[in-house]
Amino acid sequence: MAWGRATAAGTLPHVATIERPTVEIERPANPEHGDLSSNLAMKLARPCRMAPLRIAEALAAELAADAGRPGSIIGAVTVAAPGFLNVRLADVALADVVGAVLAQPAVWGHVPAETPHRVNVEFVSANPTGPLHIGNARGAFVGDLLCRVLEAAGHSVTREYYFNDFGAQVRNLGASVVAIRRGEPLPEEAYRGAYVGDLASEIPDDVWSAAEVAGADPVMIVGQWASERVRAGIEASLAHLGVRFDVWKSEGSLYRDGWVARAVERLEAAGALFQEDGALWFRSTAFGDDKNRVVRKSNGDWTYFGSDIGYVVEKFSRGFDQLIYIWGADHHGTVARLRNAATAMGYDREAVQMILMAWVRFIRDGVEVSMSKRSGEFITLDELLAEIGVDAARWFFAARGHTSGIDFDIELAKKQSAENPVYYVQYAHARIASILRKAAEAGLAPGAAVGPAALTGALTGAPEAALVRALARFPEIVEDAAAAEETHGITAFATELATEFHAFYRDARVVDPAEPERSAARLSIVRATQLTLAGALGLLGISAPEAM
RNA sequence: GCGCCCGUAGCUCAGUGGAUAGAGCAUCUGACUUCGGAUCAGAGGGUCGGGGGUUCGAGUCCCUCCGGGCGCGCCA
Repeated sequence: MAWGRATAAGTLPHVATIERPTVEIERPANPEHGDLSSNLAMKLARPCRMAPLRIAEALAAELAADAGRPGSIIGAVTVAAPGFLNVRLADVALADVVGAVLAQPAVWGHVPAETPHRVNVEFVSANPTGPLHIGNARGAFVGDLLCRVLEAAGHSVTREYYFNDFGAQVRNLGASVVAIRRGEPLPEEAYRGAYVGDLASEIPDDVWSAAEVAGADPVMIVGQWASERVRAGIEASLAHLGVRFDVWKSEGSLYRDGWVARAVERLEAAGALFQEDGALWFRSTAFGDDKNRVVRKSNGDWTYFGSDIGYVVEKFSRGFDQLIYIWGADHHGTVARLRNAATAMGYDREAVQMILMAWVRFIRDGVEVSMSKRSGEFITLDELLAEIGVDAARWFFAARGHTSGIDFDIELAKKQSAENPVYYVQYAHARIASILRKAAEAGLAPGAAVGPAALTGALTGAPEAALVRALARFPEIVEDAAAAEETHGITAFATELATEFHAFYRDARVVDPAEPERSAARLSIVRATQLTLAGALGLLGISAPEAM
């Protein structure tokens, strides 16, 4: 706007549309540079053939005129070398933020999406052949955190768990359980964890008698029972983490319900399939893959890839417009083929997205802990959570990007969980709760009796302004997190806000019966801070305690 | 060999092409007898793996080399 007026007024030369840079506004790292800043003048220097500093001054003059008008959110405008345009927000704008938080706490931090999506997020998806172990932890947390952020950003999200309920692994589990039940030696490929013995002793009578009927397939019957039993255990473990799935999808159902056949039809119609050596192949190289991929083996069995393409069709048939897969780094070889198949079937390639997580190496006493279900040497997720706690574990994974490998030293994590920054944030929340209780005893309360004028007055003091400036960033933090599909921005924000609050607490007496008006204003700000902390913690699935 | 990811403070990690590269932990020095000291104030600690390039500006983009992880089955 200011740019347009400056051009119209002749202070800036006209710039051809094609040369116009996009207007970028960002939040400066250094608070002395104001609340918002723009590099527009530097971008305009070349097309305008003017020194960036002079352009910035022209734009600043126009913005300063705005600042004079009543109700303007612009407080002050300054120019800094080599041509930054810095804007400080007016107190009124900050008071509005506090008012908005207090008026509608439930929606604070929820930002409407420009185009809301129906998103399917599939994660964990460990086969139910044993309890979840700590190697599954990252996927569970990263997936759930992503879902929470997407929901806050206005999208509708379905959490989905995909599991194999037939085939070799289930037979294997069945064979292991049957062997123990019968007191026979374990087969070569058996699962050997203690849970297998537990399963053997828990087989219900009706299942066991069905398995022993002449001509029955005891391994499959017991395997399917055991697999469902294990799956239910996994569901319970995830519930302890605060992760709840909307859909549990069995791989077998994709065949029974014809989804794989439909996928093959689509690929056939697109001319993307061919026969060779008795197998059915997808021509993935036509889409840039380095080799073609088998869909159905020469022995007639479908590959995992076959299941995967059927699943894509099934998911889109439910009306999703975005599919997100949370996979381990070892799956990156399968990304291209699945996206290629989706493209070939006529879906938008960009709507099929994989998030690959780097590996977590678990270390105990300097030695990497093996994670083999076959050998039974693994640490379960339940055991880990019992040691370090859900809040600390959630924070640990939320605060890190998923692209970096992590060495997770179990002893160190136990020791450090006591120093986890999550407690710093929770402490700030609890401390505010305590202040509000004290205020209530003194007959003081936030909000109600305080008009915008009182708030504005309070904000002219430095401690209030700094705190409100900090909490006002929350919606933009959520927006950024959703766009980046990362949550460490939220942990960083929560830590900064807690720091800002502790500084405020040091400098500003909140509960002071001698000054009821100022107390009420400060209580409003403190209450808004508490709601913001609770909102940020809630986004991470972490509790916000009233007392610690 | 080819492909993807990673390399930032002693440690664990942030850092959508912008201003003096940040935070927590660890280390060191301090703090008001009033609202919770799980707090606060301050200090030390960096050739952003090396080298080129792109531009007003590079930890960020491009090339290359070094180091690490992971993949390259009609396995699951």
